[in-house]
Amino acid sequence: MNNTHEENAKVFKAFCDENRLMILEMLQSGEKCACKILEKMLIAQSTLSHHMKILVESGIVSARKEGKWTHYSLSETGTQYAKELLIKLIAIT
Amino acid sequence: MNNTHEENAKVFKAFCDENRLMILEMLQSGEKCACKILEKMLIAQSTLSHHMKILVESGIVSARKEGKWTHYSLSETGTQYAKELLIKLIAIT
DNA sequence: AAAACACATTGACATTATTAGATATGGTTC
DNA sequence: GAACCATATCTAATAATGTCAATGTGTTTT
Repeated sequence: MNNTHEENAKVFKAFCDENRLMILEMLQSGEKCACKILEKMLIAQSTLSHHMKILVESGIVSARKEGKWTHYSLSETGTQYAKELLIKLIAIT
Repeated sequence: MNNTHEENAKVFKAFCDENRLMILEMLQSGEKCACKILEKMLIAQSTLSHHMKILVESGIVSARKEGKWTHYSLSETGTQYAKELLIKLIAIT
């Protein structure tokens, strides 16, 4: 839990884009495949793929491949990590 | 608490930069004036001013002017807002 | 009131991020 | 195996952000 500010900033970058926030909201109701997410957004498929990569690499979202589909879901450990990181950063000592 | 994704993304942008994370950490131990913060960072004065503006506009930090000094501190309401926003975004429904 | 100080703003530039079209990959269906 | 489907990657354009030097503004000091 004691990483560099650069690494920590990366975690929050997952939350820095409005499209990614929309994606996160969709995932709150459970695992979704990329095509389902894409349906509800006004972005190109390649753009979605880019955002999913950022979300997965930040640890907030996890991906599960099944045949030709990729299913995405909120990562319990990733989201808790982000939450604790934020709480730590704003705690008054 | 129900704003647009664009506005919400703006809140998290406060946490997206490593220099801003350093500044937030410094403010955890209490109010600091800009000159004190600048002392401990390897950035130009104008760059600090830029980051402080982003932090204040995001609501996370509040500014208090006193003579020629500006004192910055973590905003209780702003930080709690960010925390609740993040918790809301990762809650599984 | 002149000089010094603390901070903000402006303008320019470099870096990074977002975006989409085109193409690649790997799985499925016929 | 040919055609199709879902997704990823590559490339290139555009937009956004971070940075600093120079300058502006308001305050304090001398």
